[in-house]
Amino acid sequence: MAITAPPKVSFKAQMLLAREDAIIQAVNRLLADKGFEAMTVDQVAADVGIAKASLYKHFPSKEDLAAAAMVSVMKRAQAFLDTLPAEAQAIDKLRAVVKWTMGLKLAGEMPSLPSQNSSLRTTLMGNQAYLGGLMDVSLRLGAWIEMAQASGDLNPKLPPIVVLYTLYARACDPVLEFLKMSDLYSNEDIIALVMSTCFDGLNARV
Amino acid sequence: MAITAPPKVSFKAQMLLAREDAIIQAVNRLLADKGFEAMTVDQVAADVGIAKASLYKHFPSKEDLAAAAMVSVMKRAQAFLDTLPAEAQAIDKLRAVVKWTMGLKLAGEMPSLPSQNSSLRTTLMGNQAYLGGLMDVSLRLGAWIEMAQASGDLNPKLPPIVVLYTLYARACDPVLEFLKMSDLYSNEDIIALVMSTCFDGLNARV
DNA sequence: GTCTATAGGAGGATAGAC
DNA sequence: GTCTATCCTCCTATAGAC
Repeated sequence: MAITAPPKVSFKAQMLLAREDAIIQAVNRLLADKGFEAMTVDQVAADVGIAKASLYKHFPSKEDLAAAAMVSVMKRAQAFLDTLPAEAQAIDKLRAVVKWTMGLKLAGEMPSLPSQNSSLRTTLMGNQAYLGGLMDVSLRLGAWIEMAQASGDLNPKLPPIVVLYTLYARACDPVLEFLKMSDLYSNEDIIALVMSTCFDGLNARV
Repeated sequence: MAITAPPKVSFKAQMLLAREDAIIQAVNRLLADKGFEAMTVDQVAADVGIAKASLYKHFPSKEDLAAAAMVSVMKRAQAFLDTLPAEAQAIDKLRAVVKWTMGLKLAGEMPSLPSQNSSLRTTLMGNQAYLGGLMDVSLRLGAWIEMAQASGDLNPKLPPIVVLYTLYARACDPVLEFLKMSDLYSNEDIIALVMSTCFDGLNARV
């Protein structure tokens, strides 16, 4: 391909991408709402407004549907990381990411996957787009974690991997759902409370 | 029943109870290993070593099987609470409970339920034994939480319900599994690390 | 690429003999 | 109460016309 055609994106191709985007959004909603196993392909098709067989022309399996949704949120996360000012303190960037993640979950836009091994894990572990995104995000967060530890903001005794996992876990923290169900607090209150328990801990600070 | 027969427990009845206990243990293991939706009744039957139809003579549905397992762990939790010395500090009792819970999870004995609404939630919400146990545990933990806040151990600004949910959430914390999978730490190390992030938080303490 | 219709199979639950 | 054999529903995935 020494000479390539101009990158013309035909109207048809745009429609295709738009449809795939609609599919991914529907999958994302359903995954956030019911989880992978309870989500059925029929529901996805009905939600998008196309026939189930048409879905399988776009994605070869239910697992690939979910994987596409995961790639999508990973891209959103990367885009969010890009918006954070480079000159900001590492700890502030980390806090912003966690807040953003919890906001996504409270808004019903954070897909929830089975934590146990399953067919989905296999598909996900073979998805380069997902793995690449996850790796990129982890490396950037990891660097900020070490910077925040060096500057005395984060506890330097905690292995960075533990901090990273603890931050990731806020994306599927049942405390968020329970507090939301209790109807005692607004979403902002819930985020503030969980931010406090996460970063400050449960113990009193002297 | 003014005059009751002596509480003789026949041999047959003991065998029955023993079998039901074996069923519950198998369910417990499978729930901890794969979760409710991925657990199949056939696996339970195979694990116990009886026919599936026999299972349904003991428990009317898959949901009731899981509910029985939940009642069982709730009873274990109540029994553990009973072992804590009454004169101990509230904060120490809370810490002991969380450690015990995480040990159970790392040992593969903590059943994991779908966090989303499902048929299981409905069954569980109609199970008086489960609800009663949950209420009892919550009240006892709630009292300790308020005591620990009053004595300056726990952050008094956190609503007790938030503390309670945060402690409960350690029973299904994915950080435990991830750290275990990473094979970097022993179970004791993992518990110590998560205890630290839970009670001390991620921030450095001055 | 979209549809209708259906194959194929997994899994929860039950019938009926013993 | 335990078994074998079976029912029946739901769901993933595909065939084949247009």
